Amino acid sequence: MPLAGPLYKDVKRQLMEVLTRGEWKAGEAIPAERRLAERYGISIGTVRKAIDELVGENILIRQQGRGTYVASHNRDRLLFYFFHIVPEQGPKEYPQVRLLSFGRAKAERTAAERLQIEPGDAVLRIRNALSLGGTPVMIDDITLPAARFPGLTERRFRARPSTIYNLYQEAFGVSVVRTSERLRAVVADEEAAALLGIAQGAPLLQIRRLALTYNDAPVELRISLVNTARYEYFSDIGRS
Amino acid sequence: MPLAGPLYKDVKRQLMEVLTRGEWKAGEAIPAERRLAERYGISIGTVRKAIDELVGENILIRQQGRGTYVASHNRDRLLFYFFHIVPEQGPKEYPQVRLLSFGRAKAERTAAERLQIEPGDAVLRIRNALSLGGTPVMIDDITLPAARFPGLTERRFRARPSTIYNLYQEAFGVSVVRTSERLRAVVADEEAAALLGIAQGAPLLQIRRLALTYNDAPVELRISLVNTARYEYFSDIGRS
DNA sequence: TAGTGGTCTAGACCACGTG
DNA sequence: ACGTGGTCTAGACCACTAC
Repeated sequence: MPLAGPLYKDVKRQLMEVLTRGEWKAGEAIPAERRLAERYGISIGTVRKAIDELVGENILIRQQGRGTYVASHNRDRLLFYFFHIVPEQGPKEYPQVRLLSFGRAKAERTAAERLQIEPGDAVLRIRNALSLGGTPVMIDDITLPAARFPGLTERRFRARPSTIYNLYQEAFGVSVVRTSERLRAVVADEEAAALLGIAQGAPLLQIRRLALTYNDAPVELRISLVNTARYEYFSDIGRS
Repeated sequence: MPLAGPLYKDVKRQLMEVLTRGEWKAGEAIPAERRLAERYGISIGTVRKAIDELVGENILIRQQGRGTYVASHNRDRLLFYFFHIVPEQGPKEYPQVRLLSFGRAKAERTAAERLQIEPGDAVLRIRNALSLGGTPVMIDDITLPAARFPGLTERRFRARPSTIYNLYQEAFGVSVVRTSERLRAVVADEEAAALLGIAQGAPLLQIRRLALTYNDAPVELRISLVNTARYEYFSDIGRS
């Protein structure tokens, strides 16, 4: 088979394949660069270039002297990469999650489109209230394609030992790699106002997040409502 | 002088210095990699690694077969990197800017802190209304440290041939490299409501943006109010 | 001490854009 | 044809981690 593009892109693709197959699990080290170079019969610099890109995409993590590891979802990573709500002043806080409801439903047209499934396909709907500094600040409405999360039950969701994304990864092999978010200002309806302890009609920040795994495949749709009276959404583009 | 870290970091620093001095101007090509390697008496791979980082920070732009160029601000770059308001559906649009007011003032305490100047230092205050698809969608309140923009007048601001950031770069050598933004939901006051043609008390998206140049030095503070009825803020983190 | 990733070299050749 | 950035090699040595 002829090689289309650069060699290192091909190596990257092969590494991704092994990762997708789950052969190297989250948190584990992948083989040393020298070993990979031998295995593929190429120069170490080419292996490094392939790994460089995967590191840049937060799929692998290099640690000098130790090895290269498959990125795993823990609290720190959540806070750093995926949780964008910060106090007006002071350090970031980790949110406390309280489950409000858990159920099954059929996908609406727009949700199906975003998740790249068919309208009417089974989805899981999860609703959480997130608290920061002890007070509820945010309501999350999660929609999951049921096919990707077989056997996910309310009990299992409740019993997760760490973050939600960690559950996806550990229990279903679904690694969220990046997200894309759309924001707008809305007014609180009766339900949201009650849950957040604010007046009906108060302004709320609505976040529509699509979470993606390898190859930009969508795996979760999440609509959040945030009370930005004391917290804000922080976006740092092109950080070095 | 002893070399502290890696050689390529030092090369990067030297390249940044030349850029900061304005020796290589925006839009121009920098010397070829082979020439730089000769000049510094190092290997070409090391030069490439230094340039790699500057490219990753959107300071330089590589073009195979042509050369490596100093990133310059034009409409396309604005739209792609710095303008995050998109239609609910359909392609991104370029905003039409209308100047509402232009004046001088003394820096407030919080603004001074963010801009890393002293309270009371001279600042320029510029207010614009931005339209998308023919209707006003956004109000921008810009605060500039006057010291960085000597001789910027209302006429000069009005006469700019391209984007605002292009003006900063071409006329004052201030290259905005990245921004950091904080968002919240607020309600429209009387003035904003009138300018945006909406009801007083309607929800608006407030964006507090700090624009940074080389070495993360702040150069502009901008507070925007966005009517997100038909448009949204789009944030794509960690795109490859 | 052994093994890992990080840096650096000196070159060859390829792909692309321009004249 | 020439000059540019892009890829790839084969190796040396350094910096760090773990034992």
